[in-house]
Amino acid sequence: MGKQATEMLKGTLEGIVLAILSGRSAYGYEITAWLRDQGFSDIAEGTIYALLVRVEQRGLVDVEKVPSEKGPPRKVYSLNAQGREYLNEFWRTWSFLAERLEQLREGGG
Amino acid sequence: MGKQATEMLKGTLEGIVLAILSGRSAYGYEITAWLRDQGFSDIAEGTIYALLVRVEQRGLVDVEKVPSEKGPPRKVYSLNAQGREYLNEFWRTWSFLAERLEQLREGGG
DNA sequence: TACTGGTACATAGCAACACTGAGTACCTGA
DNA sequence: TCAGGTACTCAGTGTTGCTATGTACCAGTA
Repeated sequence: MGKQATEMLKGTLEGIVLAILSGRSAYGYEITAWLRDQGFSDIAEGTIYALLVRVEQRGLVDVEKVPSEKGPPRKVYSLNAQGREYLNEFWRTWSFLAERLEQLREGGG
Repeated sequence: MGKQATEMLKGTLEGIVLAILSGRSAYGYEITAWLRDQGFSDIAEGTIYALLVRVEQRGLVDVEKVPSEKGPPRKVYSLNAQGREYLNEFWRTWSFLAERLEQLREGGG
């Protein structure tokens, strides 16, 4: 992934994280590791933590502190009702964008 | 399109405009009008002009000033070789992102 | 004991980008 | 003369992801 990805991730990364949380609860370190596993090799740890703070402040997720066997306590996030609504809106916006881009790619402009 | 679109467009809008230019030459006002026609209702004129200045400075497009019958002269942009290369890279990054998101949407996380 | 390394989170400063809002300039038609 | 469509420009703002650094907990090992 190159420099273009950095800008393209803006706005999208938030949706990605919320989509992950829609399937199961997770904590920051876990999400970062999962993303890297999926090929998002350049995603910085700090980015995910900052993102999680933002979505928490907006009331899209619930948080629970859970002790870990291997280090400091984990902050486990789960998507709440408001977050699900926001995620639906995200998918609508994404679909719109993806459709337009697919048309552009096929039509060549 | 809501507020989420603003952030999601970052990085993507550039690819969209370059994709348009890969099919045919165009000028700013025309591109803005076309995008609005395609449903990108909130895209500000200033945004497109600023974007065009950026891609020009990076050497991705060639510019030609053409007189208009209806107003000030048009700055007609066309994609050059370097721009095509950059656009290919854009499509690769986009494909990567789109695949991951499609998986997430289906899998639910 | 001291040190390394994995786990887990936090944050200040930076760069890039889209938006807002205002402005300039050309031309036509009422 | 003035409104309105065409066409481009630019300063200032907010959001976002990245960089770099720091804190803290724990296990294994030399």
